[in-house]
Amino acid sequence: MNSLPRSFYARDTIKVAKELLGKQLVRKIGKSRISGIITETEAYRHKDDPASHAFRKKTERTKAMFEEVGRAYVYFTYGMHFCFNVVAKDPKVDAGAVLIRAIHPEKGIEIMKKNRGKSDEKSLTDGPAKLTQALDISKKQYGIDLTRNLELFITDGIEKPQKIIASTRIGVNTATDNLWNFKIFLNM
DNA sequence: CTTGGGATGGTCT
DNA sequence: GACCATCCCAAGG
Repeated sequence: MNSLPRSFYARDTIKVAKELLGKQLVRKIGKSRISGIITETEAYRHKDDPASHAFRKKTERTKAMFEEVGRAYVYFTYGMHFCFNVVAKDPKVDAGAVLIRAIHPEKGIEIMKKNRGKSDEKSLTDGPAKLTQALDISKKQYGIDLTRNLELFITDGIEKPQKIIASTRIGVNTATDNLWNFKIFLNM
């Protein structure tokens, strides 16, 4: 299983957000491996998107959104949580990223439970801050390259999902006409 | 099952 | 000095 190529991320952020659904997110920690299928994403763009961290200007915190696609943008929020994004944007645009909001756990479930301090499998990775906790993602992963099969990367997962649900983005109160939250339901 | 409040700190105004 | 792309638990139906 090889990582998705850089070119996958060098397209419109919304298109990438949709196509990331059903892909596999892999986290390697030492000899162990954690993985899951991406089930919910959100697109955040640039000047046309007031809800985006990149809307105002490039800062120390948000600089990753303006830099190379296919890398991680991790930020800290609500005083206790990290959120994991993948930088993705059309080459014509200056900034953009896809927030990974939820995954369906596959491998390494015991490690995730340990990292979370919880044993309820249903709620291991069904929120943006939960999945970073389960996969042990923090500021240390800021800017790392997701196309190189190293500690964190994304590969092909399941077949292309049939039905994608588009909604308004969670916790965002501007640009509510933009249905840029995307999710799938795995039939299992 | 749903609801409400508390925890907690980096970042920008 | 307020804002947040949040989560968790306890309490109430």
